[in-house]
Amino acid sequence: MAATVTKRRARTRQRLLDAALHVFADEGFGRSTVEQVCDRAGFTRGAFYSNFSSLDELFLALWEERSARMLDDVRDALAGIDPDDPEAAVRAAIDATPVDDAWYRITAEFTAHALRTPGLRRVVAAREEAIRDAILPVFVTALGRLGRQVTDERALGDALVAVHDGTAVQVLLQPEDEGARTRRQALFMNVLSAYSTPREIS
Amino acid sequence: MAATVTKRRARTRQRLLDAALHVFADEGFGRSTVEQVCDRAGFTRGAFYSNFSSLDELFLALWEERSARMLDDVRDALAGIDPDDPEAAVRAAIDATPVDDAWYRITAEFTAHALRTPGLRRVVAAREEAIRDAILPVFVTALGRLGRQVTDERALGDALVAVHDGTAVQVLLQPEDEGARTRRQALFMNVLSAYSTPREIS
DNA sequence: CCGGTCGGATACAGGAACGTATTCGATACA
DNA sequence: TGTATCGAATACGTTCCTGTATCCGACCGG
Repeated sequence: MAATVTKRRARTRQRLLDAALHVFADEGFGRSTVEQVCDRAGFTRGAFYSNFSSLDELFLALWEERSARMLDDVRDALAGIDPDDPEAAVRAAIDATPVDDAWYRITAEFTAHALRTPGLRRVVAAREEAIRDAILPVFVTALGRLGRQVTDERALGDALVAVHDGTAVQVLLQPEDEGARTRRQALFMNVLSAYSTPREIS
Repeated sequence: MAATVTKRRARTRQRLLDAALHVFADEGFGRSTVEQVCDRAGFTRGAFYSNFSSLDELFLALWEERSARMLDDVRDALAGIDPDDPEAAVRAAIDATPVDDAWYRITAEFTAHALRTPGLRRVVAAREEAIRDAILPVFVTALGRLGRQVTDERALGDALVAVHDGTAVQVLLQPEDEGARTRRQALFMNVLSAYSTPREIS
């Protein structure tokens, strides 16, 4: 049964990925070594090279897996939102994309890495679009329930993502300053209202 | 004359910093080595260790120097703005902080690095505040000339920085898409109007 | 119960980068 | 011009990491 064999492979592969997440977060991707990842995962380098051909490959695999999972989480969180309470819905949607320190570090480095690797740039861009498209409809319908019409969906989507990314850094840089989070919330609200208009009753 | 001696030191120090900028941009800070920097600068490792004690130290020095210079450039650009044409002033102010590929990569990595190094976190946060404080008055006065009053300056400052950072990534990720730049501009405008109100004539 | 295959462990050699201790040349000053 | 000093070059030993080639055990099908 080939599936069982694959199952074993998949498990060590997964453990390597999980270990890498922490190593990259702690040391930075650039400063991480194959050995560190293996030590943390409880494997030898032999196992590593039997699963990946290089750290770069693992890095890509890790980023794709985690960002896809995060996208799913966001989708789930958004799906569970009560659209009859639009105010709360918006608030919940904003909270759905948490500001995670370790993950931010990894994506920041990966984005930088992608910007100097043409092939990867498109991968990142595509995932960013996917996130935008997943988030957008929730806000559009929530705003709709509030009697507001989104004027330019694409623009709103980009704006939300940009605001999320930009404010995340600020929040992380000043963990003691609770005001940063508040201003973040406010900025989201302002953008939402700036990109929508009260719908005239037909 | 001690100054002459210092002058020599300063020159090689500067050449090392310049070389490091390119190496870091090309390879990423994490993947860069002392040797690469020295090769590019035309020095040996001996010269390096006579000027810096580690790559980390150079990285910090480089970032401080360049970000301070960038801050000065922004100040200069803003100083040359004609406040009698507020619309153009705002536009010019937005353009004053250019979206530079190589520099973005370096700051992204440095920020990530700073987030895992407590001492550096404050340094980055402080510089970010300085940038905010330098930019803010220009927008406030420009809005003033347009008859608008800024409601919460701190919030506006943070929002502008966040929008700048967040949209910069998008612009860099999609260099072919001219729309990204346009939406960036629009988002700035929207934020400016969201954080200010028409001033009633007293 | 037995051979075959798959996957992780082991072992090896090579190379890359580090940091230091020392040398050598150039520059400043008397 | 001679000399002291400063700064970059050289040379060294060491550590760490890489990647591959091989081995061994476990699980599979028959």
